[in-house]
Amino acid sequence: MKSATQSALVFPETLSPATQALLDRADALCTRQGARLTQQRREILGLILSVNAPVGAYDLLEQMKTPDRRPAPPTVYRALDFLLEHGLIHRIERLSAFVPCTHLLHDDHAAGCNHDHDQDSICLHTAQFLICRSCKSVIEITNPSILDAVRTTCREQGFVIQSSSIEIEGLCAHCAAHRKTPAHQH
Amino acid sequence: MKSATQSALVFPETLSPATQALLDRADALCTRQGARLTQQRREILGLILSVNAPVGAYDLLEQMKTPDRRPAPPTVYRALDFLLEHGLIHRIERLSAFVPCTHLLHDDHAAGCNHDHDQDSICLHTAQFLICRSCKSVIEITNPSILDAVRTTCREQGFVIQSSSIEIEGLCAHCAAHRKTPAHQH
DNA sequence: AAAGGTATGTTATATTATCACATAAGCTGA
DNA sequence: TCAGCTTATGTGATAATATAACATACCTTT
Repeated sequence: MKSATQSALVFPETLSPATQALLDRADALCTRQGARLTQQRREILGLILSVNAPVGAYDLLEQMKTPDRRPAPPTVYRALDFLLEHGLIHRIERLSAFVPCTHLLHDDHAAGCNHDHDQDSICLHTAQFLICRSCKSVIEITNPSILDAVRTTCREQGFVIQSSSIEIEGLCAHCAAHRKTPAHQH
Repeated sequence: MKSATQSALVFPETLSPATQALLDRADALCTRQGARLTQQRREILGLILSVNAPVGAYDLLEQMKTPDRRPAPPTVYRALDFLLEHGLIHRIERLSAFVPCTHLLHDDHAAGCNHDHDQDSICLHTAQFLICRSCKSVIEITNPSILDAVRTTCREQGFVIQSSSIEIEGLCAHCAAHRKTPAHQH
C-alpha cells in the first residue's frame, strides 16, 4: 500500500531537449540572481516541467525514488521553496500543487526581476490561473487589467503587496462545450 | 501534548447578541434556500463569527469539545462544507482557514442568490482578501473592477467560472507604516 | 586547512482532510 | 402512525500535505 497519491501523472523516462533548454535557461536566471540551481533543484524543476499538469510534492517525491535513494519530504519541499522564491514555479493553492511559471516557458524577458518586492514595485510575476474541474487542466493567464485593478485597490487601502494569487475554478472552453448545459438558477 | 494548533485564538465564553442576530439572519438565509442551519452548523458558524480572525478546522474542533462530547474532524468539515456552499463563510486557501463572508456581516441584500451558479451568472459572492503577514489580519474586499476584469478575461477564453479566490498577501496599511522601509530591489 | 555560509540527509511529527460505515433524526405519503 | 426515504451526525481509521530539529556534507573565501 504505497502512500503515493493516486494521481496518474505521466513522467517521461528522460527529459526532452526542450526541457533541457528550459533548465539551462532557469540556471542562467538563477545565476543572474546570485542563486544556484543545484543538481537536485534542477532535477525537481525538470520533473515539474516535463509533466503537463500540476504536480504534488509527494508525486515528485515518488518520482525521485530509486533503489539507491529514498528522499524524504523536506528534500522536495526545500527545492520547491527555492523554485518558488526564484519565480520558476507557482503553487496552486486550491490544488496544493505546483506548475512551471509560464514566463519561464514563454517569455523572452523571462523573470528579469528578482522577486522579493516590497513597496509598490509589484512585479508582473503574479499568477492568475484558470482551473478546469472537468479535465483538470490549469492554464496560467497574464491579464494586466486584473493586475491593475488589484494594484489600484491595494494602493487605495495602503496595502503593500508581497505576493498574490488569483485562482478561478470552473470549466474550460472545451469542457463547457461538451456538457449539456445544466439548469440555470438565480 | 495537545494536538491543537498553537494559534492563540480567543473564543468568547458566550455569543454576543450581535452574533446571535447574525446567526438568526443566516438561519433565515438558509431557510430561503431550502437548507437547514442545524444546531451543529449554527454552533460552528457562531464560533467563526465570534473570533475576529481566520479560524482553522482544528481550532473549531478543539473549541467544540466538552467532557461529554469529543467531535471528530468530519463533524467540523461537514459543517464547513455546508457553510461554504451556502455562502456564509469563505475558505482562505493560503491559510487553510475560514472567515465569515462579509456579506453576511454587512450587506443588506445579503446572499440574495443561491450559489451554485453556472454559465455566466456569476454572483458577486466571490471573495477577495488582503492578508497581512505581519499582524495576520485578513480583510475581505469587494472590488467590482477586479471582478469585472476576471469576468471579461474568462468570457474571452470561453471559461465558465464556478468559483474563484483572489488572495493578496503583504502588509496592511498599519503594519507597512510601522516598519522601516526595506531596501528596494529591481 | 579553518571558518562560515549554503545545501542536503534523516527521523520524527505536526497539520489538514477524507473514507467508510453505522446510527439517528427529520420529512413524506399511504 | 409508521414505513420508507433523505438528510444529518457519530466514529474509527487513515490519507495527504507540510514542517521541526538536528546532523552531515559541500562549497567558497581566506
